[in-house]
Amino acid sequence: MKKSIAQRAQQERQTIVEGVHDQKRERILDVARELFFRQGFAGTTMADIVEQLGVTKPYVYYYFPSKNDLFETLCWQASHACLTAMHFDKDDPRTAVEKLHEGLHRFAAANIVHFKAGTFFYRESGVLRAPLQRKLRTLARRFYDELCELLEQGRQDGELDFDNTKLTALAIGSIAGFMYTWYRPDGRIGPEDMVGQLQNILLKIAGAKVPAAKRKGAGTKN
Amino acid sequence: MKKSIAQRAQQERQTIVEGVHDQKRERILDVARELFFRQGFAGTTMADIVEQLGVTKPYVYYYFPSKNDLFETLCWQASHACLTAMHFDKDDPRTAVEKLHEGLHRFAAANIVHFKAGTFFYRESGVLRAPLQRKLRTLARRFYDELCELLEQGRQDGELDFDNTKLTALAIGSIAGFMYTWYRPDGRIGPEDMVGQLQNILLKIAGAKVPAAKRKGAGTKN
DNA sequence: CCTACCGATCGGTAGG
DNA sequence: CCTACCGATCGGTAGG
Repeated sequence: MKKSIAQRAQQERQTIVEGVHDQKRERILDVARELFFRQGFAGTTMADIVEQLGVTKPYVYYYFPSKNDLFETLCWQASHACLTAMHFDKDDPRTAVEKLHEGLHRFAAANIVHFKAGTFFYRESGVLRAPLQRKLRTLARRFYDELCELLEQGRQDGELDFDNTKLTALAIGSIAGFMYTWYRPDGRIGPEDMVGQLQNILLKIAGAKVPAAKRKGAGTKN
Repeated sequence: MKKSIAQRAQQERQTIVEGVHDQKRERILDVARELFFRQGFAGTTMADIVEQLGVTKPYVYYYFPSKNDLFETLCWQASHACLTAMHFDKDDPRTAVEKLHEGLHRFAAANIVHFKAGTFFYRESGVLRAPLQRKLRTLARRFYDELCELLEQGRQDGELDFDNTKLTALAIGSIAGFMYTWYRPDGRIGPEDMVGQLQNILLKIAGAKVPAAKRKGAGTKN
């Protein structure tokens, strides 16, 4: 059944309204992310957020039921992106090291993109309510399980060299997790470059053989 | 001039009083450290602390002028211990790599001992007032400067292998700095063991040649 | 060193 | 009568 012109126009208006709604929601999230990042959850008041936005509190409360939900939304978005980086299809035909290469690249990239909200989970897990905390802990456990599995398989293949598996995985996670203290997008090393450099350091912790082509000055040294 | 018996006794009483004073102060710091670690600065109320201590608020305020001072005392103790680990005398005769070995061991050990308050500086720098923030930033800068110098000298000596110096130093700092999220003293790996394992990972990031004697299964491999 | 409080500021919501 | 808001103020609680 064909839609009438009136119906189409109505639907279009609806889409625009939804777009505006989402835009306003996103702007709130942007401001909140920045403030929570700089001042922490408890150190940021709703008054701070609405002041920065140039709106009133009910404006924000129309889009989010509470300060806590605002924080949890940001936390989930970022942590989900970072912690699913090491996930691969069961029937992915590649070797463990090939998958590790791609996984660590995705992990580094996700942490660069989400470096502000990416560590809310670690820094302020006390703020998160039990359900989200459980979901995130499950996600984190799976991330480390998958990473550990790739590490051990790669070592069996003779492609990796490290001592304690769990500790190696934690060291890899630590570098990404602590990045928020020093990485800035407008710093000396740009985001794209940083992803590659981080990936290399993470691979080094796993004791991966660095491809000759990727070595600095390879072939021209002495 | 000899002290009278009365003077000696007075001095002794004074010493005991000071000892008790310090003990009470330490107990407050212990409880506060634990709570700040678990709940963050703003998430911890003075009521939480006094309840845990079984005292009243004025009791704590007799020993510390403010909640902020309590936090800053803990922060300074821990960060100072961790960030001076890479300091050596100007006329220390050892090679850069020898110093790096010891420095990273000290750094790992300090971070293990102070793992609770060691990251207050990074996690909640917004809480610290300007003077302490400056002192700590200076300390951190010197730590990284000294670390970078050792790294570059070691590389020149042909003993180390890494790409970007600053990023390598930051990666080393990151592992220690993020440790608080996963290290627990009663975990599978004990404190002494953990220091050695951490040190090895940090040396690996710097691209140090691992002494054959330290390699797992060295000499018996194949 | 406690009981009893204070000025201020918090997250969240009322009516229109 | 709906939505998307505003000015004003709520009940509770923070540090001191």
